Amino acid sequence: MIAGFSEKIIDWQKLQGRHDLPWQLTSDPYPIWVSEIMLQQTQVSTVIPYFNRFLSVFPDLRTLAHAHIDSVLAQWSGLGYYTRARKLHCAAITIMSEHAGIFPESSEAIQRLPGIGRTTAAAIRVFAFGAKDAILDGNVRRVLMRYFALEGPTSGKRAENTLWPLAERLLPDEEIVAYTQGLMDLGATCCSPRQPACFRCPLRQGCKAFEQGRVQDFPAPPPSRKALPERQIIMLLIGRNERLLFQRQPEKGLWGGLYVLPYLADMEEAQNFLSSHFGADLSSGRWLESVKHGLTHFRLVIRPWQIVLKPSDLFLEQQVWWKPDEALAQGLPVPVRRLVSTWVPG
DNA sequence: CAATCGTGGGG
DNA sequence: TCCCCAAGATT
Repeated sequence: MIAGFSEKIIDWQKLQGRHDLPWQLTSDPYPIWVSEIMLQQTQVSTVIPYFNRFLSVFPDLRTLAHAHIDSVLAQWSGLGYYTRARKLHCAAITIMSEHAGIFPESSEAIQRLPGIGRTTAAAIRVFAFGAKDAILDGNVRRVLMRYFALEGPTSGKRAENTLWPLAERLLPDEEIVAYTQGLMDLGATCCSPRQPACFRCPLRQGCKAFEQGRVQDFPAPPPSRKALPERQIIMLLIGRNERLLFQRQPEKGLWGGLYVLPYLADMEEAQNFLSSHFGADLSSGRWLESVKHGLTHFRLVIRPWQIVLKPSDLFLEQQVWWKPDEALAQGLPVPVRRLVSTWVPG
């Protein structure tokens, strides 16, 4: 037990922390769970509008479990990391069937649900049940590495073996909610990655990194990664009667389960696609302005090719044709959303 | 353990 | 414009 650590955080949280986030107004595990999934690798300000919309459409666990995955992904559209949405939906179904619709309380049962690891499970248990569990997200890792001047990277076996026991040892017996929320708020608003506001930090006294004047040395900066590779694709805006052709992405991989405009590696494949599906020719179309889109591990350059099918071209019933407004209500990746919203038929 | 998975905002 | 990274989990 480190003297005063948790007390300082709890006191700070009550005065300076956030108390009115939409998921803080309840101890119902369902909205807390939804928020924790949305907040994975995603900032609070980004999540808030998505959270409010999601809860208005899927107000409880039963509604979510009975929903079609397409409508879940439609609500998630734009948030990214779409596996989270599919696993959230899957977990809701599991809770209905294996837990009688009641969100489980034990750490083991919660972590068996898809999409929930140790930190997310702990956060849910703290905020919904007041459990004395330790979390270890990016914010907490940074705060602890600075406070104790821990060398080395924030992840990896050594960091895990140090940080988890440390985080558990620091837990207070009282006010676990204020402590947990305060630890995260402190990391997000005060002990930030760059230019932390040490002058107003409640942990300034006792922070080893601060006392050594080496705050910027912790956590150790990750090895600089090489420039992201660039991938180029042709995306086809195939128009027919005011509608565009869409395809559903496979579950695995980028944008899994979302609807996209057909895309291909090069113009030869694009030509093959058009001739095999419609007996149509690329040559009657035209280029639109390229769309650049950054993803985690590569840069995507989309070269959109717009074409309007003739009435005589083939028509297959099972294809997905949507007017722009219909499409924009679906689960679309952001760059596809951009292309669709600016599309002018003909 | 490294790679994968999105997107938006800040410096 | 570019780089960084955010309430991580999964394979």
